[in-house]
Amino acid sequence: MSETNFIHNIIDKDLQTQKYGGRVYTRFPPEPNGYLHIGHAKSICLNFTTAKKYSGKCNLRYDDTNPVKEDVEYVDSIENDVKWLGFDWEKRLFASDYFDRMYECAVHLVKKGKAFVCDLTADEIKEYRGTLTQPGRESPYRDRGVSENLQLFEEMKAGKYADGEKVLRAKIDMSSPNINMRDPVIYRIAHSSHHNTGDKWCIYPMYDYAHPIEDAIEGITHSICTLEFEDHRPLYDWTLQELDWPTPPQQIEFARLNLTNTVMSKRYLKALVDDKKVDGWDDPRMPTIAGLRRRGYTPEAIRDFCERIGVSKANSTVDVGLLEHCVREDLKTKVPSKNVVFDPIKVVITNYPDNETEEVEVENNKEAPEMGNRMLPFGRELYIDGEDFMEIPEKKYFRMFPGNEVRFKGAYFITCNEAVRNADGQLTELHCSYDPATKSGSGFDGRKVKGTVHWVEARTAIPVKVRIYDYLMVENGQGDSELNLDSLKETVAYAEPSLKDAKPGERFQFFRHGYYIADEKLTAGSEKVFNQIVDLKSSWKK
RNA sequence: UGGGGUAUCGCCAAGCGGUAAGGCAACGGAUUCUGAUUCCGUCAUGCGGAGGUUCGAAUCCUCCUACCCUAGCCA
Repeated sequence: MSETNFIHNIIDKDLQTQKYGGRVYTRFPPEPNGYLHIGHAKSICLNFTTAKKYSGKCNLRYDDTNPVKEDVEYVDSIENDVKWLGFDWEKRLFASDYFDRMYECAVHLVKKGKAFVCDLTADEIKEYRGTLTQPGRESPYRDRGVSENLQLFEEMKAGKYADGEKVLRAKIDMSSPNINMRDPVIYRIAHSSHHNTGDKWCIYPMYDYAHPIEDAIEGITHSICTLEFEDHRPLYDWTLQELDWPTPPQQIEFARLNLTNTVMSKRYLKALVDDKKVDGWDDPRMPTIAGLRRRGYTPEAIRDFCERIGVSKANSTVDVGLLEHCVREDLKTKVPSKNVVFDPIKVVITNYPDNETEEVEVENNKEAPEMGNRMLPFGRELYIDGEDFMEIPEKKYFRMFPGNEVRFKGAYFITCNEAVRNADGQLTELHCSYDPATKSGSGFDGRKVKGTVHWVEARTAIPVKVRIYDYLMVENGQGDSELNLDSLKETVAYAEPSLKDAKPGERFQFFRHGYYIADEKLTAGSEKVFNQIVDLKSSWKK
């Protein structure tokens, strides 16, 4: 995290007062009901780096208290994603492993007269709860005796009742202005098999009741969650207090991440997957960790991003441009640059000997000289990028146009002499000439050119498939965002021969075009498919 | 309408009574065999508004306004 944030301030005070004897223990508690996304990454980074900052520990805990929504399939993906982000947990735990303990605690509350079995239906409970402005009414079952409650609760556990027939409720205050305190349900019946505990249980604890106990059992000191749980904190505290927990953990809330042009709702993301609008949870357009990974984002970039956005309690929407800045920054000195030509235009160097080629030397990464150089075949016929030629140049355009001389990266100064068209008026090729004296590396400084153009040699170039992404969500001009169904464009480009050896997952800078990664699913054998990670910033707009 | 929160540059965000950090974006200009990178420079007499306390307020007090969360047997 950035130097410091409000959570650090709280921890610093706790350290001073010896509230937890100098300990700092956090946890990342996802429910295994879906894939992790960039928003989770913020929480992951926050929890793990906070623990590290204070030489504390952080658990990865699955908050799996609702069997009907959870699946073992998600457990592995979550673990994999957290690891990939670069974090290692103190313990990998399941809230469901505490079900026995939670049950005992519930019995304890019943015995204290702080919980009761309620026979009201869900609708009735809702009706009794009151509204935001009106207090609730007490359940007619609220004053059942302890022994009756004990027996009923045990029968619930034993499977005597159907789903929804009974619940265990905390006995707090039906007139509380905080609706969460109006005798909240803490156990419900669900005859559903659980991914971890199987059919051992048919009653399951509710989040508000379970979470504080999970934290307390693990010795968590600072339970960091998102803003919407602020109203639940009194219940969190109530639970631990009634259980007489010594030095209970404290819940601290922060604002969840929102990103411009990005869908962050798990429900919406799942719909995109289910409706086949995207390839799956790891579609490179998805803001999931899996999607970002396949898209080519690095863990370093994501961690850097999470550090830069900071942590506060103010609802905010971070510009996705910052995320993009972070990958560019990370990839800048890490990946080699390659000549790849989009929308190719054939170039014939008319004064270059036919049937002859030579090798020219180019840097692998100008920002990282230690990456060395490589040789590129150069010959009479080449391809250049479609956007590197303009028959009638706009002002300030200094790439190829008739009569202009430019530098072919790593090779020679080339002058465009003629744009050749066929009978239909279609541009077929450019006739150019080169100046042998201007060879790259020769030290020639007789004159200068304003433009440098990249190219590939025609006979040795290889076709590659390139996938360029736009945002999944776009502004519709009315201040709202809507789904962008044209967010993927595929095109075939010509690449220098070395890209033949690109391995799935390998990243490159396509000269002047941005950063790309060989798709780990689509790249196989000679067929190379590249995902655009992010483009290069450019001050020149065509 | 109850309760709980939040308001500092276009977007994030420090600041915790001593006279507005930083990042992203933007805009100038220099260098450049990527119009990239790098580099220099510009970018809040102002901290949601109005009062008040103080020698001094983004920071304290009062009132007001806007927005977010909240009435699951979800988490």
